[in-house]
Amino acid sequence: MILSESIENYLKAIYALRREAGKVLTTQLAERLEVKPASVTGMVRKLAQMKLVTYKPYQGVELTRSGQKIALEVIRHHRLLELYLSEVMGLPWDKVHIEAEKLEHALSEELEDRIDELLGHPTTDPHGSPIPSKAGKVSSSDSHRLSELKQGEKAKIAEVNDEDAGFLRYVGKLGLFPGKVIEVVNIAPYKGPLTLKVNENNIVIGCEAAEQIMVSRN
Amino acid sequence: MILSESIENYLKAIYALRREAGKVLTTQLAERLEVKPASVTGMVRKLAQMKLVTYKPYQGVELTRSGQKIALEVIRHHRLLELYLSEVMGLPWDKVHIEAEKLEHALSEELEDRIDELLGHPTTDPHGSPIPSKAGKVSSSDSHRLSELKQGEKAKIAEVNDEDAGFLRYVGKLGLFPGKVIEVVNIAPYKGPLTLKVNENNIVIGCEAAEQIMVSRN
DNA sequence: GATATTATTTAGGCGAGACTAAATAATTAG
DNA sequence: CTAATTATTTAGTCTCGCCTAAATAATATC
Repeated sequence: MILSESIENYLKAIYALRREAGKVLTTQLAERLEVKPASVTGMVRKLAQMKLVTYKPYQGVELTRSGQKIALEVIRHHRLLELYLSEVMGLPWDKVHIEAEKLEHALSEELEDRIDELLGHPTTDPHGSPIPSKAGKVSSSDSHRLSELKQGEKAKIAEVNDEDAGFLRYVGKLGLFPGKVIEVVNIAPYKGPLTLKVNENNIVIGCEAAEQIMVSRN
Repeated sequence: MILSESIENYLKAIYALRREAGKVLTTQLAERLEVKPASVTGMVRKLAQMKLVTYKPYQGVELTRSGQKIALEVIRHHRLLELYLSEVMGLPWDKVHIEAEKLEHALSEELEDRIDELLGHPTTDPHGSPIPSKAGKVSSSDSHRLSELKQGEKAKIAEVNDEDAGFLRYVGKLGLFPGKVIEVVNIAPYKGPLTLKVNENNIVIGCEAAEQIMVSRN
């Protein structure tokens, strides 16, 4: 299974888009990978030939079983690294994503196992995303967007979008880490900001930000 | 300073060959990089154009000041990683080289600094090779090959060639780690094996192996 | 239902970094 | 000193993964 970094990134992106948007279309994939759509067409045809995806022109891409397996392996690498960098090496949580993005492709199976062991076989990364098991199982929690909660509801922060370091610094400053329990004190109308109680303090957060935070209603 | 992995490897190899052989010739470089000589010619011309090496056809390659600076940065990455993998992550010393070889190119400055700090600003890697300072200084010890010692001499193991994992397992099993003090009990004639006293035990080691081990006479 | 817009694919190219085969330069042997 | 050998370079290709420009398919608008 000697796959290029580029291929690994395509598979990872396809997996993520599938979860986020249901369908995986050329243009979205191109945008996420910061590549032109024409390039995506080419690569996707190649992946299809390698039996890693199924692909019908104009219809979208879908991972095959083996494609998904590889995607999950890469994601496992990524999230284990994130957690290791954060927990063991003390990197701030807004920086681990970008570091892991580079290291994940260079991580051997052996080192992966060692990290897993040193961390005590963890199940979520520092942003609350589940770490796929070695066998490719992903624990799915039934979480919702924070923006969907109603006034007065309490919930636990489950997961924070980790792709924007600035956003992570922001929500970190507000104390909104995975595991924290929050209460919706107020929701301003017309897609207005939410007032939340966290750590006995009230904080205000825009609804766009609230869409990037997943919570579970316990 | 956005250099390809390939370029970093060329610079590292040129640096190493320069130390080992004095001159850096196309064919040797090709052999070390596991590439054909014709490919080396092409890349070396490119490096010369980038002012990272000076290059006169048929004469050999030499690192410029900036080329050497980069080579030392890569080597610093490599050796810090080796030590980290060995000391902190508990990887056996015959495996750290190959892991570091992949990770070194993906290591950020920030993570490099963190590793350096966590290790307490170390000066040598697990095989005894000096770790270049951030500024590009390499501490050079006046060490000799173990094979050059005379009967009865005592010396301290300074450095062991780390490129062959099997060799490392072998000398590790014999207890010949950097820092260990040894005494030459006997040298068999005609390039015969050496008998050494290590840890109060006598061991026997071939002269080829003894050439791969550097010692300092205290 | 025709047209404008948007999404996708095709065609042709480019730079990196390798390769092979052939040419040339340097070195060694007779 | 000349011939044979070895080292190096040149010339031309290849694959990978991207690009642009143009063509085509799908979708939305009137």
